[in-house]
Amino acid sequence: MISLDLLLDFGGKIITYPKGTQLFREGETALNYYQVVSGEVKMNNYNLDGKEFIQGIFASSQSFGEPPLFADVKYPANAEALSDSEVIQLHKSQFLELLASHPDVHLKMTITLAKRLFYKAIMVSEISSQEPEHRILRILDYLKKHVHKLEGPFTFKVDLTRQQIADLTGLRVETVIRATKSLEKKGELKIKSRKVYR
Amino acid sequence: MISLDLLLDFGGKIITYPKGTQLFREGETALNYYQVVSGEVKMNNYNLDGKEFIQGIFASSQSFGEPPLFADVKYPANAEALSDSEVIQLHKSQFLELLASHPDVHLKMTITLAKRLFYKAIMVSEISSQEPEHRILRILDYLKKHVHKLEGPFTFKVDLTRQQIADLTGLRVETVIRATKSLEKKGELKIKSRKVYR
DNA sequence: TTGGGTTTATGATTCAAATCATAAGCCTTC
DNA sequence: GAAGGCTTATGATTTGAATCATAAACCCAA
Repeated sequence: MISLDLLLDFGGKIITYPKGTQLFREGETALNYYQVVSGEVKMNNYNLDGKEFIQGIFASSQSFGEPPLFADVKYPANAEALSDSEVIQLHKSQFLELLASHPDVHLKMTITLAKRLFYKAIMVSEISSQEPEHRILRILDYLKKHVHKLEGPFTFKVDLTRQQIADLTGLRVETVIRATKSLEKKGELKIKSRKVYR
Repeated sequence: MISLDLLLDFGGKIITYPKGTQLFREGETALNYYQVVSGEVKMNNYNLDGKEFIQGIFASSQSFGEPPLFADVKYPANAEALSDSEVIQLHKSQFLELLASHPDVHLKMTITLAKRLFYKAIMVSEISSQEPEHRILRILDYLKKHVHKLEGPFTFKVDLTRQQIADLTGLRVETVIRATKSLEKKGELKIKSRKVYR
């Protein structure tokens, strides 16, 4: 997260994207740094048979899609506004200038990437493990601890549909529904008026 | 990759690890920057039923295990020497000093993390896709293009056992054996004296 | 060169998640 | 407030990778 003032100083523009708009697509060249001002943006892939995989969901003050700015690769996924969203975007060249002239911001950026890598490392090993209930608990625990910074049992109200949980874990809706019920029975999570608490 | 001279200047030490040695374990606090001088190191997880998942394999001049140095989290995986290996390691504090005083090195580091993130994003979506043959092709293509920088059909001799491919993709050996044979039949890869070429 | 360990190979069987089908609850919005 | 679209729910069936079993090929090391 980079301060809005600084981004505006370097030529950042705030743009509004209605719900459902695509900000960029898998395979495109990265031209901008993006940071959410309001609303929510998801990054996702669709595989051959149309099944969605959600790489991440980004809310206020979070940045996304930076790796290709550094790594000289194409976008590995699409970005789409989950709700009407304001996003500040800054041209790659100006973004790199900003980092060069503000080492502290650069370090913060590196930390952000490192955290994301940590999350992906967990997810990739967990998803490979094949156990639906584990996959679900892991992602919920990650969101609870690292995104929402919550402690204590059932303090985290999961604001995701079963379908979104499925797309984050690579499972199917029905499997998520059955697994969450089973997990509730085991006391691992609570379900109150259809919402999952962890 | 940071130059050896620079690492030594900042107090880096070259340490030899015999094949099979663990450099660090999942859950431990990160204390050092690591870079392979010679040999090979893998990072891996073992899940509950003992199945291995290989996060990555790092060879000469590649660094590994940096994210926790930045992100203030525990290691998400173990590191183990695949062959007798020399590794240069540098204390976290000195590593951070090095980056602070050498912005170009810091940028290179950021690029490394960004590339790894790109790889993980591909793998996590691909692994979630469930199709063994796709998983295998994707990881081979990644290794071919981004690690070994090779072009043209069947120029990449895969120096991995079927078991290692299985551990990288989250599949089982038998499945990898059957899938590679099927892929050979389809002309997607070649098998010469048990070695896979892509 | 022999013997033990790893790697590749292949068939038979099991099993759990995907798929298919159907429906009820709920939540916009027109 | 009715209609239609999401979301959750649940049962029946299919399917393909995991598992189990066994063996051949290869590779070292003693």
